[in-house]
Amino acid sequence: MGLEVMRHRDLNPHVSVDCVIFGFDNVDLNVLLIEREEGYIEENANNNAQPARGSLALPGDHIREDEKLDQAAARVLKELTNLDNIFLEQFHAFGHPNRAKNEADRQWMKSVRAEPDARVITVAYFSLVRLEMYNPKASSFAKHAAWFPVSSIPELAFDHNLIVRRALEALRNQLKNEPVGFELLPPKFTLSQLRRLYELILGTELEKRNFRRKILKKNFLVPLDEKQKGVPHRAARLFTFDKDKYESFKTDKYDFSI
Amino acid sequence: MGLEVMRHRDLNPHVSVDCVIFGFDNVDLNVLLIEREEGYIEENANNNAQPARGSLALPGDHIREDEKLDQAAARVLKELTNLDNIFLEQFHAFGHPNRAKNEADRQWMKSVRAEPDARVITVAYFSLVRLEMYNPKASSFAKHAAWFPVSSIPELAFDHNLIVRRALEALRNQLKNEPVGFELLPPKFTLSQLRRLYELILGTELEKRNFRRKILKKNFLVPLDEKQKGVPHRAARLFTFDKDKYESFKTDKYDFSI
DNA sequence: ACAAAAGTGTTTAATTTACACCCATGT
DNA sequence: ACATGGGTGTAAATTAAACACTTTTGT
Repeated sequence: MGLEVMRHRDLNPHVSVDCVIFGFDNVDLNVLLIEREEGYIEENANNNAQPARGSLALPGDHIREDEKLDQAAARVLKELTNLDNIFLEQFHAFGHPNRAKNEADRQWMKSVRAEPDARVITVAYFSLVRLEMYNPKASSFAKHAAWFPVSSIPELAFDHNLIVRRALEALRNQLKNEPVGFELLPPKFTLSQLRRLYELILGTELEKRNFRRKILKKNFLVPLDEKQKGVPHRAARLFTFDKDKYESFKTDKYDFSI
Repeated sequence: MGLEVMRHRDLNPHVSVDCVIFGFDNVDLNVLLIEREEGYIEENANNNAQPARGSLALPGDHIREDEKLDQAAARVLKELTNLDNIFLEQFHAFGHPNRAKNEADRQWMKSVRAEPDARVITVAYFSLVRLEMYNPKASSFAKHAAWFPVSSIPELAFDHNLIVRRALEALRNQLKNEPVGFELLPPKFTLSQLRRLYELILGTELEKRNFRRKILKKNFLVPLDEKQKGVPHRAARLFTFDKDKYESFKTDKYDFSI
């Protein structure tokens, strides 16, 4: 029994999970994409290795026959980033009969799937990670992964461009209802970093003073006696996120506004 | 080729859709449940025929190989209620490996499924209908369907009790973000009916005057020169819902609150 | 007449918005 | 010295919350 077959043995060929993993680098909101196995590497003008166009996809895989959907997503996330999941939310199932639309997709499925012609429904999750904690170039797993700014995502396999768009909408929706996204920031962060992140996710500008007042009133950010270092301007105070206070904030606030 | 086989021919045995159909009768929020095929009818103390305990389930079925998930849900809704879908929203996929947990579930699957042992992932939708428009007793299709108040749902097949709970949460969430649920009311309705509906979905009481002011300010309810009739108290003015104004309200309000 | 829900305004508190200048730091 | 982002307060407008009595209708 070859490796391929072993790999397939307990996978359900009809259902997969895909993860839209967001990362924040203080400038852009990024999505983690992987290069499909038979893909090749092109070098661009800056001499950075870049996965070739069309061979990029979201990290995802078929579920195992004996695992729950959430477990499958967590497993994939772990396999691809080696991080335990910080935040992982199912947001939509995608099942267009022709998700594997083009020849490249079908070829790829033939090479790696037990039942390449099976229709696949995928259950999509999004996840937030600290970009600094997952450097694809340095990591031994997933050498063929890279961060891409959400504002310039290349053409992806299957319906993954759609999935990314919907993930962003889901994240935005989440943020409209409850403050979220601390998983995207380092343990100690400035309010400007947080504000920039919010602006990116929401796609709007937020007024500095009002943002500060409103977010601090919620009482789950604790100011540290510590400041930024090495910045060419007045150093900002660092804050940290108090998960317990956050939870009690969330249960308090309900808040069924009509 | 027998009927059974024909029925199964183009169904995907691995993926189903389930619909949580909410209906409002001015008193309770109800869910439409169907009796599974081999089920029997018990008469209760009031002499009303009631589907027998344990044989009840959400309306749902496997998807066809050539249809999208949303189409499948719409088709099932149409097949079971004969109504074109008024509002239909995917809210979650359920895929616990042991969804068909007990003997009754497995027996039933053996009797009606092409691959009774296949693991099934179900994609759940919720839908709002006017209860008055769908009287299961009078209808020729789905004779074995009945409305059950969400506050007293009996034990259902598979994980359908869980699915109903999650559907209610999804509906509640939706209502927190945007006024919704007009599909549950008759074309002409009073503000008290609307308020009662909101209270049911949200699980809170809403103050009469404030509710009225707030909902009317949104400008998508139009007052009619018409009143209730035959009520043993002052007749309430009837309102109707203006879909166009509602849409412009929705696009206006964005409203990315931090 | 009475029971039952409809309808109506005001006051107070809380929240939101808009807005401009000085401060600390690295180069 | 200068460029850069950090940090701060207030006034005005809007929105939310609490609250009680009169009206209409059927019985």
